[in-house]
Amino acid sequence: MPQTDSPPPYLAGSVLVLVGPTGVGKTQLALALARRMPVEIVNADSRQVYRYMDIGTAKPTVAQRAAVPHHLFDIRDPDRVLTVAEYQVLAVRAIEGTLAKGRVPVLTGGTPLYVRSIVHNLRFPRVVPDPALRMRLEGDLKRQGAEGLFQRLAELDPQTAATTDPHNGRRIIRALEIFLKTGKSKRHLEGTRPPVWPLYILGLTCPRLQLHQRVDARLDTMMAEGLCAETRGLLERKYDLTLPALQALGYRSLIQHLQGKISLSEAIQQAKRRTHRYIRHQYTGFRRLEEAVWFDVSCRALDDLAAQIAVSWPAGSSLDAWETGRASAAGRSNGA
RNA sequence: GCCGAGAUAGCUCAAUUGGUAGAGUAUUGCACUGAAAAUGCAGUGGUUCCCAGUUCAAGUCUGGGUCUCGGCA
Repeated sequence: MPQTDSPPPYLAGSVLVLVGPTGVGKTQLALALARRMPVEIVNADSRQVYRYMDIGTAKPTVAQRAAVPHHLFDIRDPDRVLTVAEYQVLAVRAIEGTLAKGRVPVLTGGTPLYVRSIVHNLRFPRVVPDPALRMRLEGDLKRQGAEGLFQRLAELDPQTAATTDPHNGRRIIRALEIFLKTGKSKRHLEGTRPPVWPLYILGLTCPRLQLHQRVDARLDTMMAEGLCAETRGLLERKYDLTLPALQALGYRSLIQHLQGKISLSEAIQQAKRRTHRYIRHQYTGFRRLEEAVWFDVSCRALDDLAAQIAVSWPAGSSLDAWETGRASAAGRSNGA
């Protein structure tokens, strides 16, 4: 990954996209930026969109969200699944709204696909998931295995089959779903488009071992802050345990513990391991953002980085009013 | 102290009559467009506790040593 010491020049009306693995300090940097620039934070995290999941998803606190406008946090109950395609619509709306106010949208979050839905402006096949159909195909998958389902896809939609992993049941099911609903190939219903706004993509990184230590310590803190009670609260709401929200890191392991399947220490250990795996997964996702510039947070204070970004944000943009207002305010106080 | 069991990948453990040491997990990477904190694929990693012996060939058999666990004193 290319790393730099200073951000490149900006374009007016840019969206600042802030990516990186969990626990690297994205939220912290976004808040530091908010102290220096008129930003509004747009969530790009597939779990922080759900209510009642605050501690375990490391959601910004209520106080933090009161101090800076935040979008797309707590927008769904855990049993109302948010899909990427829905997310994309909401995120575009939030970004447009922020730009219209002359403020800077900061898209920040750890879900690579959500970020890519904006950065690569993905075109999604307009086929709403059909739970009944998926359940039927799941049954077929169990009976005949991935190979059997893949065979079927290869006959119906050979073009999509050619680029689909024959072992990945979930991807095969989605491809079949699209073909069975539309009669068209998934390959032809999707694509990337240039982004709608100028983007400045900033990646935060950190040596792996150090990152692991940070997220391990963070999980211990979460436990001390009541992650177990929060998980119990979700169980008491009687949600279907297969919901994506309840598969979230930490919650998933603690649910197993609360059901008596594993010990508490096993659950914690498992949650930590899974978080490490997730970090790996996030990196492979974010490496697909070729325009990103990466900053190593172990070499550099987040606050300094925020200061540098704020100073170099473009003149001639709608930020001018804010910048000059701030300068004249400083001038007044100096003169007094 | 005596008796028994054991020591193999970072961890937990497999390995037929002696015949190129494997799996899960960890770790690293990759794929993945309406489930993405999901799903799938792959790579790295070994002085088989140590020493000696038997044998064409030892994780495996023999002897000695070290350490661990359990039982008995």
